Amino acid sequence: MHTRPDRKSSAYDALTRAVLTMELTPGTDLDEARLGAEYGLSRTPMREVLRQLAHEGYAEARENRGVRVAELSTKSLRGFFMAAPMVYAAILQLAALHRTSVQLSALEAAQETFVAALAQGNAADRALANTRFHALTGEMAANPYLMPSFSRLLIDHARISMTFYQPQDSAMAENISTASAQHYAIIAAITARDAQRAGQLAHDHWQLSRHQIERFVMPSPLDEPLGLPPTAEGAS
Amino acid sequence: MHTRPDRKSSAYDALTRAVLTMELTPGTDLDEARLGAEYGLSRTPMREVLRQLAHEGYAEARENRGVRVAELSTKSLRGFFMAAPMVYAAILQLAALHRTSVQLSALEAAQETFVAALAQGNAADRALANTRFHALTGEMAANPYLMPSFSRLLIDHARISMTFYQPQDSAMAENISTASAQHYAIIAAITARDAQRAGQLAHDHWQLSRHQIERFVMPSPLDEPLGLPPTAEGAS
DNA sequence: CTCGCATAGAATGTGCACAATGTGTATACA
DNA sequence: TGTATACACATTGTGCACATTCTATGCGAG
Repeated sequence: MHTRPDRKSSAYDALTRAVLTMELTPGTDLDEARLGAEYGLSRTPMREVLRQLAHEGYAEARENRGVRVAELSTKSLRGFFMAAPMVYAAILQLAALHRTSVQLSALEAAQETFVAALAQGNAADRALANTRFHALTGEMAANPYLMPSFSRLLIDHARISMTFYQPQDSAMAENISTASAQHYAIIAAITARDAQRAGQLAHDHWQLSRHQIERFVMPSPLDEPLGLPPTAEGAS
Repeated sequence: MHTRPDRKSSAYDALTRAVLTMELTPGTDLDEARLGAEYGLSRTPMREVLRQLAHEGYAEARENRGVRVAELSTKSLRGFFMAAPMVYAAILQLAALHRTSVQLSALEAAQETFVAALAQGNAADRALANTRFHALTGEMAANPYLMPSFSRLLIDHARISMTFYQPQDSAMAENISTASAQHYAIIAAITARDAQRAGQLAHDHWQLSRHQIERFVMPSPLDEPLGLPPTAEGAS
């Protein structure tokens, strides 16, 4: 049996990756014909991929006006902060209840990848590995009613992280190391089928991420005045 | 400006209606060519509609094997009961916070339709009107991260209701009348922007629906023995 | 100079034909 | 008689051409 190209999947993978890492910035037009040519498939299947991306929250489709990468506005950020802690806690609790040992192995492997990305990867690799880790907890939860919201949250969580975690400072490095430690704790709780602890860890993990984001959205104000040219005081 | 046919929308509406009312039973095959011919559009746009239904939870798509109406198994029921109360409460709280007066008018109109369906409609009309009422609260909540899960819950809530509410007894009539009263209370809470009360009402409304479903899943056992032919006791 | 309208270009939407895949049945063999 | 295999049919996947809709540019009127 030959490994068929499966160009649709590779197009899907490449585009989702590019969206998650903000390589494709919000609002970017996704042209059917151009992308179809790029990935070696005709407009019809390319169209289907783009529609799927739109349904899953990677992109937005407008009638007769094509598909573009989903926006990431301040308004949607507010909704994100409201929904995320609730859904994350629910998913991790269900993951602890429903996980299989096979899924557990996959989660441990994903954590290894994440740790490797922390050691030597760039921001994009870290974000992707982290997203994969949490996506696996979503699979464990195996709840088709929560999954679509969880997936959307993961998409924008990755994108928000890529936006705000770019600068490299020591506080961030420490936070990321804490996040990795929390991942191990999450694995332990899920292994023990301890739903309550998993929920608590979801809360902690979210708080860490939230504070990290808030620090970059609202940095500590500068003490020194900016080096602006002196204004003619009193004169208009 | 002429009212163009917009056959895609009408196909979408007809199919979603049929799924919600269980006119199309879970597992039914949705043939691209047949449905395309039925609604007067060719396979390509029909395909797009079916894919959309699959993404939204009305149906399930299998590679190279077409789309069929989403299953409604005991396993998925369990997930439904876990996710619904949490998401419903969240949606109604957000609806109270974010609603506009225009949306409020639409909600009141939907409740009038629901009351009318109670008075003279059949079970399908009631379920559809009820679904529309709650869908409008979802629009009010205006949270793109919770919306996809909420929509899926509404789909299967309607389908479960259609499954279990078929028999007509006085207890059910009373329950439905209570549900309608709760709708009015929900409107009042949303009007007052009282998020906490809206959350409480979501809880109550869910409990009512849950008990209604449980009563039909696990009816009170029969007191009288069945009229079976007498067995030859002692003999093999 | 601004605004409105017409027109040309580009992109999406649709229809149809062909290719690839999955399924069911009939037949041959054990 | 049971099973495996090959073939025929049905259905989905893909490519391409045409229709429709949007957008941008330029022209003319106010």
